[in-house]
Amino acid sequence: MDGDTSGVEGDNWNTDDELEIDNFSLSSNSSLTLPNGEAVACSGEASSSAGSSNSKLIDHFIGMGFSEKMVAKAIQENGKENTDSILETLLTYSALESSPQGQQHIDSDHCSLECEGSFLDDFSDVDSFSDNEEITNPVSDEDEKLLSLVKMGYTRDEASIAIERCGLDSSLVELTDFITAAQMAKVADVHFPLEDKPRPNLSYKKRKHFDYEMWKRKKQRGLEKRLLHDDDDEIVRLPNPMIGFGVPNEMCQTIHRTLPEAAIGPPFFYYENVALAPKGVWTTISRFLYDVEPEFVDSKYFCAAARKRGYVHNIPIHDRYPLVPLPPSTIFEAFPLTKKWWPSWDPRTKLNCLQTCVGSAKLTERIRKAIEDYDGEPPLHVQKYVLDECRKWNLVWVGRNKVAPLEPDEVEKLLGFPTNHTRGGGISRTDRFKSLGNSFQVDTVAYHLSVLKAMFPNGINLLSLFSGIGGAEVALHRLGIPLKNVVSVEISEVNRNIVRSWWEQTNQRGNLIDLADVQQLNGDRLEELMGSFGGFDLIVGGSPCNNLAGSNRLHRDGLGGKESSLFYDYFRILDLVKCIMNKTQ
DNA sequence: AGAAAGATGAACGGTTTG
DNA sequence: CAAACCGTTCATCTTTCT
Repeated sequence: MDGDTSGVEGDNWNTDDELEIDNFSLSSNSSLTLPNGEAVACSGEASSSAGSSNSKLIDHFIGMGFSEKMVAKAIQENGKENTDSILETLLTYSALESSPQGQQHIDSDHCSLECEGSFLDDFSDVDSFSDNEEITNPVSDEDEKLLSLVKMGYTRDEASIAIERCGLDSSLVELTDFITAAQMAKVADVHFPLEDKPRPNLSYKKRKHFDYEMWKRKKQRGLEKRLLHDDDDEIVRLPNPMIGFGVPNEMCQTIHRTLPEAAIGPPFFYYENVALAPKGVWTTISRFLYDVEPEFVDSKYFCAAARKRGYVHNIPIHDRYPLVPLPPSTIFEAFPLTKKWWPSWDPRTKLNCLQTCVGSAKLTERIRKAIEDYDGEPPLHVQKYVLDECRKWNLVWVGRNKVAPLEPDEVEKLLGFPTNHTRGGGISRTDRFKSLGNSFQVDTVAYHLSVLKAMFPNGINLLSLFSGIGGAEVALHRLGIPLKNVVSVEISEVNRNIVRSWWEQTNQRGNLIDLADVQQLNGDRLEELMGSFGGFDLIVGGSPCNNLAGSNRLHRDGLGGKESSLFYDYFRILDLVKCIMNKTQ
């Protein structure tokens, strides 16, 4: 993993690499220009030409390193709404452009030909774009190199590590070589961390690596699977019933699965997000996470509330066992007092997904008014109104004609947390609902993690990203798996306090390190942390679902969304840890 | 008292799936 | 067609600070 470029991928990589490095060094004194000749200084603010509501979108993709013309074409073909398919289209364009033989392949086996030929004539400006790409205003020698690398799309961390390792007087070619080698040599199937939109500097060159990889996979999959017909590539299908590889007391269990080579640990990883994400999201997530097939599970098979989630992990799936005591499995078991008031025409036995907001008092009052005139048996249209509202807001019956939202401690119970886990410490009721609504269902996660107990009798070192209120930590603790060193990264101070408080109250023997921002967690810091206790055994994370969740009416923007794009940081960090751990072995 | 910060409530569709 | 969905934003009320 030193300066050697010999990639495991074979000729394509070498050729591509050299080509790019050559391009770069040749062009390293010009300035970055767009096809229209406009010079671009640093980040994001490219192209102000479009002027419409599209311009922000266009800027977004230009910031990712695509040419303006390509972006315009992709938007035209996909419509400006579907950013995911725009991205896919752009990736396809770039993949085609990056490999000479790509065109033929796509021609021969790509099913959707509607755009073929319409974009092949765009490559000239792509070339001019990438050829002219460069850096302006270097400062000191080290800064200059750092800046150059960052502009090429590498992270600051990657850049500084490379400078540190190769020495200050190494050439840019050597430095890029080092970084690419570090990332490629390890596993054939690993592609570059795609920094996505929060970092608008991702260069076209670097993107080409990534795209080519993406295209290759796509092609492979396409050959295997789809002889059917249509457009969208392998869309991940949700299982029905949603029991993943198996849940307790259910007949059909998957006994065995074969993980892709690149996915096999160490470390173990466990990623979570909402199952009902926009189309294509889980395909992307799975592709990034080493092509591991997601496990979709509804927590209604574990507790009295639904929670449809997808989990991508490389943890063995045999010999799982549930947490004891088993949580109540119906509303009546969970809240016996409701039985007395539950009308016969409300057929619910399970609650719907526990979300971040709860029904208001005014709503429960409207419902009371709507049914109090009828003696226990309202007309059907009133029943429907009440039931719809009850299902939407997860209301339960707490008195005659009286419904109410759950209390925070009741939500804690349903989700498998200790009572009052989120209470106190200056945390408001609203914030409790919010934190709980964003959390894991502990019994579900614990079931998946249970097989680790036998494998780590002395405990584990855990990296917990987007920890929230510590669902993973609580699950492991309840499984009786000792927590040796826990690095917990969570942006919300309130949540960090909750985890810290839980940590102290449960008399943990281990060491809890909490950090605020995943984006600040770089290679240096990771090496430092891992060096002190010898690497992580497990990396857990449920990245923000804000832009994926169905309840979001305003910004359901997919994985490219403001918060949900932090998924790429999960991948980045996971990949870094894998890299570091392979290196030190 | 008045400003500032915090908490609460209500209105706000659309995508995806069976 | 029904049913479900780890949500956002703004107005208003409440509490705290000066």
